[in-house]
Amino acid sequence: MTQRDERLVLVDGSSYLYRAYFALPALTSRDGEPTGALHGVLNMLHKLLAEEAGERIAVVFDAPGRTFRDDLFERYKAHRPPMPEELRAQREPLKEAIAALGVPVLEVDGVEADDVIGTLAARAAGPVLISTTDKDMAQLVDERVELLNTMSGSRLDAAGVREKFGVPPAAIRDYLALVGDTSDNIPGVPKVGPKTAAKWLNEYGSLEALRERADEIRGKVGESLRAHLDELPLSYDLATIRCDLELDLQPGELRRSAPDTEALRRLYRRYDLRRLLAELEAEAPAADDPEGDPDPDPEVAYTLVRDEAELGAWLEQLEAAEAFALDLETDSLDYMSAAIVGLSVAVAPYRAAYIPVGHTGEGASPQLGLERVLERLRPLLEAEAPQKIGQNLKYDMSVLAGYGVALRGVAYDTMLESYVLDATATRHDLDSLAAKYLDVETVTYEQLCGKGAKQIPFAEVDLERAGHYAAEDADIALRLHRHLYPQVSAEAGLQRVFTALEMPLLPVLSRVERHGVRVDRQVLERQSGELAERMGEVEARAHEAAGEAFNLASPQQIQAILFERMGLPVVQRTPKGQPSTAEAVLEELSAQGHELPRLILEHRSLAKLKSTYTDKLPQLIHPRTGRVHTSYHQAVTATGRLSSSDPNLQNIPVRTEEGRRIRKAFVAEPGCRLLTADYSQVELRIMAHLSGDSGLLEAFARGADIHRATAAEVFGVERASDEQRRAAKTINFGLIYGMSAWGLGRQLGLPRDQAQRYIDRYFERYPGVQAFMERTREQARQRGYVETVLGRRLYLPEIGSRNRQRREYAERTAINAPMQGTAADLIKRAMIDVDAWLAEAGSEARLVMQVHDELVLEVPEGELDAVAARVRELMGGADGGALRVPLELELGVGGDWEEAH
DNA sequence: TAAGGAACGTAC
DNA sequence: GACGTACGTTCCTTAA
Repeated sequence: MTQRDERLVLVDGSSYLYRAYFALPALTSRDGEPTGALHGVLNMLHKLLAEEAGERIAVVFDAPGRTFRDDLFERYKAHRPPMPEELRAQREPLKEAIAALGVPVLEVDGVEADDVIGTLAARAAGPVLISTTDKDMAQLVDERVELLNTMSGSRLDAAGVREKFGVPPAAIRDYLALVGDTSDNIPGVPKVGPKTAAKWLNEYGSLEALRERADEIRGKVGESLRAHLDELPLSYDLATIRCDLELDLQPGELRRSAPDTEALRRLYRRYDLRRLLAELEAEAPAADDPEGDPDPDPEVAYTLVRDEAELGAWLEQLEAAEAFALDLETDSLDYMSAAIVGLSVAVAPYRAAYIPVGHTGEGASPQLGLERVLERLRPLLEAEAPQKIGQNLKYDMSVLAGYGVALRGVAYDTMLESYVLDATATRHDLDSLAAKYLDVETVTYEQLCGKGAKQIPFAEVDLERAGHYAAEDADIALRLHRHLYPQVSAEAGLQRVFTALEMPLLPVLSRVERHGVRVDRQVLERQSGELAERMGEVEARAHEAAGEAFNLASPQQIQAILFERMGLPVVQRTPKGQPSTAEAVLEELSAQGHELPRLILEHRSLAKLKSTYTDKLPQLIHPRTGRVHTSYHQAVTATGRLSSSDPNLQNIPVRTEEGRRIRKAFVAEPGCRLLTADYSQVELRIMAHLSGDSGLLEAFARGADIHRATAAEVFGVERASDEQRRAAKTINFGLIYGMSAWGLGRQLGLPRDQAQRYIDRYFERYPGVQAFMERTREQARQRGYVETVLGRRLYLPEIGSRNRQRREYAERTAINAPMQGTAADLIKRAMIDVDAWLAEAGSEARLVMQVHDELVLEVPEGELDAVAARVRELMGGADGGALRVPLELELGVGGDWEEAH
């Protein structure tokens, strides 16, 4: 008997399931069932079976339901995060597949996988290999027991444990009790990481000894240790894996049997596990297979275009195509400064070409020149036909515009296809989409060029490799489009959002970004100077009040001074349990008569303005244009809004007087003025429309001051006071966000029951609104998504969660998203229409910013009246008559943004 | 020194 | 816990 035969292999199925779920992209089968974790764990298991396992093996899972650890947690009021729904769904199919592979699956009621494995390992007479991703298992290692992480390939014996953790296996429980483990909910001691824990254990010998001599440890870490001494036994208990369970196992339960290939085939098909299916067919071909094998990837044919003849041949193909995919390779991510290094195109799946034009590395010649290539391509690029397909084409369009090429026929952006299909997907980049939808592992930029200090410019990468990478991007974009667009066009609403809104908006955003907004450097520099001076004064006073110097920007130091040294009451805690020093807390303390919190608040607000705005914006003024060029991101938010970065122009201060001054630096060119146009109460209007509430609709129809009208209803008065109006405004906003009575009360400084009475009264007066909210929640539950008036969808997988917090969060999102999203759709429509009109009318005016419900234009003085009138019409009509409420606008004009409001 | 998370604060 | 959507800065810890 060889070692492999007698050795027992124990697989920690639960740890792999979790790890694979979080590590791998969210793959789904054709039917939309999540399969990422299935993929990952089965691949891992195949590898393990091929390389390590003999006859004796079992895969162990945590039992569903309560375990004795849950009882422990409960006693100490901790809670375990529930298993994500998408993960839970993959558990049973995974167990089925493992069983079909002939590998025993163990699950013991009331016990976690760790403990079953610990017990089996302790009982085994011979060598044991534990396959897990969980570092806690290191405590089980000895001369007989070894760990293997099959995913990373790392192997741990006793020496390895010592090397990795700095302590021997026997000390791992002590170590874990100190360091803690968020995934296992072991509290540990704050501020103590792996290094400190190992140092202590080596110095004092054991946790017990350390506890006794905790007084000797100096510094913050020592304080932290002493503060948490009482919790150490709990941490130790939680970290301890049981090795003495009474398990009632039959001998055969740890032995492999013959795989059930029919069952495997069925499972692999059902969950779209193509690679595994292909392997299975290769090993055990089906006798009769009606569906046939899935096609293996045909050989890709990527061409490197380096001479006129080849270029000519490709141009012919492009001209003949109805659509082709296009992708630029450049030397920068910044669209304003990027230089083109090469272009790739794809006309059919697996058929793509790369045209290098700016490569400098060895073997880069022969190579066509950029001028020449653009000259040949220009007619195609500037024509509406053929249609252009690509990933994030706004970038390519902006870069080409820098070369005087006006890209037209931008018809399909795969990033936007993905976004419209599921805005909540965290990533819409090409590599993620390729993995998720095509099951293709693409070459990443990082793999090609490295990262950090070792990164080399794309232009210097070996041309063959660069060419393959670049051509692949175009190829993948084309294939993705063919995969995604049918899904988009299958739903009328999604099709509308994509074709009528997102795609037409793309070139508009490119133009807005490239045009930029003029920012006056001197105004900001002057303000920075003033802010610095005031911060110095406040800082000095704060240090004096505190009796010591400290960093006013450090919440941790503030916390230590206010709550530990000065003993002020802790008003609120951060999610991590630290006493919060947030604004509301300091306001409260300040109201109790303490001076220091007020000074900290003042310093914070000054520091924020200086670092985020007056210092940062001047750095982003483009040297060539003297303007700031933001990036608007079209595939980021869950609701359909745009977002803005580098810089974010959508959070420039406006609420306070001193913050608002920053807007004075946003100016118009000489001879121009800034025109601002804001939708008035747009989300409330949309709520009126969606709910169809007659009272609310009527109030908007007669042009009432909506907050005052609400106040009159809620407070039952003829004419509401300003104070009542303010409260009503808070209620109105709260409704849009799904606020609770508790939240409203806090906001208004009222007791909860009082706030609840206001809400009750509101719903009494506007019953349609309450019905709408219930309807929306119900729809979300029934269909799993909510939608905007135009048909944009937002999926809410957690709407049926058993976890109340998650479920209620999903419910609030469900209520907010149709309103926020419809408003987003409206202003997108308006931007498209305004941009089109400006071009058509030959106006010199330009859109320069979008801030969710506001458009800012830079307008030649002579055109002001005409542009203002037309903008009002276009924005007011952006709903195309779909809303039963009027859309009202507030317009303003000024030399700078502050003045224009 | 880099990377990532926590806390905080700005906008709509 | 408790109000939706974003982005950016600073501090701080850990790892390299």
